[in-house]
Amino acid sequence: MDDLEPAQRSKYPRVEESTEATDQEQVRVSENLPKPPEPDVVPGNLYRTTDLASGSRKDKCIIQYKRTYKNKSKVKLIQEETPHDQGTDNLEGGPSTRLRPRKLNQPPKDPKHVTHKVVAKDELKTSGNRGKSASGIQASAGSSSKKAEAKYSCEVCMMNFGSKKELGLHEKNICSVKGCGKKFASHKYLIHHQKVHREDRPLQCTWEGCTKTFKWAWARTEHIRVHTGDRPYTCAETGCGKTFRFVSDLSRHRRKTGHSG
Amino acid sequence: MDDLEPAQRSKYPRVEESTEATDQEQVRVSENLPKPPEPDVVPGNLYRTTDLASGSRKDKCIIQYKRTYKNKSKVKLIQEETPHDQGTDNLEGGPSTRLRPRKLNQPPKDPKHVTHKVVAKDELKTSGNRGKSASGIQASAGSSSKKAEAKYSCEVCMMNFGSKKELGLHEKNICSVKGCGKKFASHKYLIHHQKVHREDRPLQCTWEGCTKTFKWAWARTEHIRVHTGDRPYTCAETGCGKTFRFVSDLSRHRRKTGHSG
DNA sequence: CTTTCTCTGTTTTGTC
DNA sequence: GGACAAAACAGAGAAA
DNA sequence: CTTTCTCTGTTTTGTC
DNA sequence: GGACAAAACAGAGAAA
Ligand SMILES: [Zn+2]
Ligand SMILES: [Zn+2]
Ligand SMILES: [Zn+2]
Ligand SMILES: [Zn+2]
Ligand SMILES: [Zn+2]
Ligand SMILES: [Zn+2]
Ligand SMILES: [Zn+2]
Ligand SMILES: [Zn+2]
Ligand SMILES: [Zn+2]
Ligand SMILES: [Zn+2]
Ligand SMILES: [Zn+2]
Ligand SMILES: [Zn+2]
Ligand SMILES: [Zn+2]
Ligand SMILES: [Zn+2]
Ligand SMILES: [Zn+2]
Ligand SMILES: [Zn+2]
Repeated sequence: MDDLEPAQRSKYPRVEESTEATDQEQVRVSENLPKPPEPDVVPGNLYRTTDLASGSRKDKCIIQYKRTYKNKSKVKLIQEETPHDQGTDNLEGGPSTRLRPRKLNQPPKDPKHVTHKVVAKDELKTSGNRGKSASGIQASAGSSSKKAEAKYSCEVCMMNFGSKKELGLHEKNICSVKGCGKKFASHKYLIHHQKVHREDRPLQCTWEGCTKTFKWAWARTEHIRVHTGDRPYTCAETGCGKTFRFVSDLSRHRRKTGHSG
Repeated sequence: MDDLEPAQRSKYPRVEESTEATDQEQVRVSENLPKPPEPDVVPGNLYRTTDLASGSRKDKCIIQYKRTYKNKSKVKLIQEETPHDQGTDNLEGGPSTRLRPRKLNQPPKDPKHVTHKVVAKDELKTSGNRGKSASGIQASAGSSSKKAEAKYSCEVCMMNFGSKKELGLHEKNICSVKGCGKKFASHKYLIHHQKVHREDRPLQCTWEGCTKTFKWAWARTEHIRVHTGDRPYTCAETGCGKTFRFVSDLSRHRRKTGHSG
């Protein structure tokens, strides 16, 4: 009843506010946590490396190198320097037209030095991989079928899709919702299945005072029996006569006992 | 504390025991429930039917007819009689070697009469469809990969399957667990995905006194922040600086606001 | 609608 | 450039 | 392990 | 024999 209490929706109690920890300090929760691998190098330092093929050793340090990604940002640049090229700042003179890498939520850690082919600066300007596309089964972008950009349409059910890949999955009876990717035996059910991705639960329990709602008619049909106490399923095995409220429980009984199979 | 109370695990209160209802009476729960369609015929009675093609009317009644199924029981026989053939009991002289239909949990309702081709009794003896197989994507039988009947093996990951169809799905990166049927972009992840079908949760929260367990390392990583209060994600947009405890919330913030996209 | 938090398929990172 | 495993991400989505 | 109950992909049923 | 929608089934699986 104290209206000065700040809104607190968390279902967990919080640890005491640490009076010492600064923003920069990493809070280590427990010694049991798997520690991140300690980077044996930091950018700008020198490192002795071994070439895996020849076995010869070299002194090197961080230098820029290319990395290919699957996403629309095709080239990642990470600062490296050769010990004999420290005067040259490889951030200047960079290609201003290159695609930027995907925005990261956390800054990348310092990479450990490994034997790697050094990429010439002019080679960095020509970043290829423009043709690469996402490799996931489920939709990665533009999965909205109600947007104005409904460019791809299924001839069978007239559903619209934002990309050719999504329509292709749909035509193979695969749900293109991100994280779903289920394949079905019929196109009709693929449409019906979409209700699992909608939030509405249009069916209601008809029992007085019960507010339960459902997406599937059968779920409601069986739920109502918890109110009535009905046990409509009886094992047909002679001498058994066990009764069940839910069809699945009779099915399991028959499967486990071999009754009236 | 009354030890005469019977064990009651239901989470719902039961309706009062009906003193009138017999075993035969169907308990009708509510008037709002969709009533089953009233059968306008009962077996043995006469019915006036209209042939859909010719429009001519005939008096008929229930007679045996064939029905094809997808499952191992290929032919279903339902009692019908012609009005001029009532003396002949079509249960006698039936083919004793025919496959029985799948055992049903509930007796079938009386079928409504429709215009249907009458099947001769001798035709009933020759029930075909021996070659039909299950059409589902997900496993229908023998999905046990730890049984002795591990006949089909994936050459890539050495997983075993009970049927050729299951192995075929697996080789197309489709999970063959019944009700799953998900298709993935890599074979490696298909193996990793199987943990969602196992009941063990091998990862534990390391916080003193917390008993939460996890299947996925990342879920534990983010969960621990509810104890520490850590909010490691900060929007990089100039002047915004909003912080988040979970990476998904920063991602959504960037998607909705366009910040540092 | 909101915020808090979990699950999981794919992408990115670290290392060789 | 490759491979691979671990970490992180980016949604979907449940709960309040 | 058990029992209770919900969700959902496929099969069966009812009807034309 | 077909088609189609509604009902039912047969698991998986969450919860206690
Ligand atoms: Zn170096
Ligand atoms: Zn379609
Ligand atoms: Zn789906
Ligand atoms: Zn339906
Ligand atoms: Zn109810
Ligand atoms: Zn029994
Ligand atoms: Zn008839
Ligand atoms: Zn395999
Ligand atoms: Zn699966
Ligand atoms: Zn993993
Ligand atoms: Zn915890
Ligand atoms: Zn922001
Ligand atoms: Zn390389
Ligand atoms: Zn919700
Ligand atoms: Zn027919
Ligand atoms: Zn459980």
